[in-house]
Amino acid sequence: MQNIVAETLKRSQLSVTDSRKKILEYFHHSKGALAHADIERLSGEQFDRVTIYRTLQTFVEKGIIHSIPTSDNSIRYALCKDDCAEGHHHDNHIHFVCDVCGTTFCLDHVTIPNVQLPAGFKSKQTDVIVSGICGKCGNI
Amino acid sequence: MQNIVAETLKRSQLSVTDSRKKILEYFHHSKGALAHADIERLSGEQFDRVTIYRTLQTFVEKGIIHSIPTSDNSIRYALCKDDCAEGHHHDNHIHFVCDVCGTTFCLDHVTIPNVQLPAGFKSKQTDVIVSGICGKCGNI
DNA sequence: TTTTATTTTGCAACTTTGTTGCAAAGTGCT
DNA sequence: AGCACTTTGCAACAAAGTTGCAAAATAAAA
Ligand SMILES: [Mn+2]
Ligand SMILES: [Mn+2]
Ligand SMILES: [Zn+2]
Ligand SMILES: [Zn+2]
Repeated sequence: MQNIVAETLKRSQLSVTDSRKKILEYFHHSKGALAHADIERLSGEQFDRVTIYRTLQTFVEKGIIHSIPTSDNSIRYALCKDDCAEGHHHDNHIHFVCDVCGTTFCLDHVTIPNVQLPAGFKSKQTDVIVSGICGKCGNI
Repeated sequence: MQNIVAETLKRSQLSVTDSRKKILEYFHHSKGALAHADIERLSGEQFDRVTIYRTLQTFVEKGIIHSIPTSDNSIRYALCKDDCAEGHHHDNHIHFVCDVCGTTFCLDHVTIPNVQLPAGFKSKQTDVIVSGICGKCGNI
């Protein structure tokens, strides 16, 4: 795990620092997406709030994580797949937010539906956020 | 216009006040969705910031406007259709954000695609936000 | 390994955004 | 007009995010 994390950073031409390693590990260990507040909670007093902001921003720019829009106006982040690179994301998947446990999942194997836009409108990106009950919470 | 605005408020059992009338008019006059900041700008020093927050919240609760999640983490609001009521929204339409002019449109006549979720997942709501170039900005 | 150059971090100070309690003003009703 | 009730504006606060800069850490060079 230490290895894959350090290698990801190097591949993105980022210096390998404690905060970056730790924050990236949080993403690898987490089932769902993480918000700034989650990381702050997970890391305790270990890093400054500002460092977390800057690290997340850097990771997004480098194509290591992507941000997920949610209806409650709190940005969450999740790991990108390998085909994302600096300044160029290819995260063509939908997101599912569980109303019960609050987890945000990236559903990589669900194809994004093709929406029919009015004449003259050109689509560049389609974000789909489905909310409901996830697999675990439904089986309780 | 004054009439339709006042009647909407009365139908929702809201007292008709200057701020509510004015803010509701902004929505009727606007092509796209409005954020809190837009209304603050439009109204100048006319109302307190807090009043705008509370008015938007009340309008959402009463089913007069609905909120639209955006990827830049700024909530925008747009008028609901007639079938929304207190505590119960029926805004089954997709949203389009123009990358050029920034306008957020409600596309009422585009049907929401049915996404195929993994086994065990149950969908309650589907938000679709398409971004790209709108009709006007494409024809320049 | 030590030195040097570059990058990153933490701190402080600040801005922006959103919330809450409460008295004053406004609205609806008789 | 008078009264009950709701809404507004203000102030004070809390939370979220940004910026500049010196100190610390990392990477590259010697
Ligand atoms: Mn994702
Ligand atoms: Mn809409
Ligand atoms: Zn769940
Ligand atoms: Zn446009």
